[in-house]
Amino acid sequence: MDLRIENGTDGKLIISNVRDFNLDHTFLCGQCFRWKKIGDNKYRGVVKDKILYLSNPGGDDGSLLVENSTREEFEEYWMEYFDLGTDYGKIKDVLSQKDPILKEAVEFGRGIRLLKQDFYETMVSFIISANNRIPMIMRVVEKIATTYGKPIEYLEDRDFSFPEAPVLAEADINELALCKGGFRNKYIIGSSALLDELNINPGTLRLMDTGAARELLKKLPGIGNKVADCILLYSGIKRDVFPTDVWVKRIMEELYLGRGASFLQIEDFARSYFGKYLSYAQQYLFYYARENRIGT
DNA sequence: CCACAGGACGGCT
DNA sequence: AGCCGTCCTGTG
Repeated sequence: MDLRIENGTDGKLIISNVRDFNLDHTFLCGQCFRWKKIGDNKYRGVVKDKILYLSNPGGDDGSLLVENSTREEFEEYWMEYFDLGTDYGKIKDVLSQKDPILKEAVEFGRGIRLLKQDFYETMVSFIISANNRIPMIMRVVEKIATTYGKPIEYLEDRDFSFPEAPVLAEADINELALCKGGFRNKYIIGSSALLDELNINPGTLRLMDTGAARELLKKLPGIGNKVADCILLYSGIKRDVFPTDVWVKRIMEELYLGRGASFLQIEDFARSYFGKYLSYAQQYLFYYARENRIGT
């Protein structure tokens, strides 16, 4: 993708030649919790210490308008965050050729991009996701940020960054409970406290093979197979995982394996059938199954 | 009031 | 190894 980055007259950046980027599908497909729609093809997100505004008035292919980033920062950080170096056209082609329903799922979720998000925020978010629904996860993450994060601002807009691990590691469990994480509060505190001790960070995880990285994350309380895979995938550390929640299980049973398939069977099948695009297939299937309530 | 949704964990076999 | 009750919160 030959992206061109220019400064617009109104202080926004204009990124041209962007392909396969649908803001709705990317931000609503369940991978992130702090992006909100503020207009047609327009979103506001809180990432690290910034409030970023993104729009693509022309749709999935065309120009991206970015507010509150310099050109240098876009090249250094946001290119990677939005995975703009990956050719999703190729991925969609390969997966579409596998079978007709996958083709339909890929078409349904066209323009999804797998974001490479902050590791710690992703870890906490997906600990919260256990036995929980997306609107609730968003509410709890938001509440944790307003309670424990630092104030950030852009013009008249104000918000809060997500706190760093030592802050939540030291949090009082009764105070954290006000953020409505329920039985997961002790996991948030416990996992935050163990990161240093077990030397768990994106650098160490990236160097390990995927299976070992997953097992290491599972040493943290509140993290099982599914949450570990989500953390590895959505923080951009691994792309050969297949997070299997109820929706993915349902659609895999419906499409390929029949009722009663075990999680291990699903993972084995997915690895051999989807090959190198395993994680992308998971995202298209999850979004398709959930939005269409497949299997319910 | 009750039923239900949604993964990790621990106790059981 | 696999099965299953329990954990919290919000919604219908």
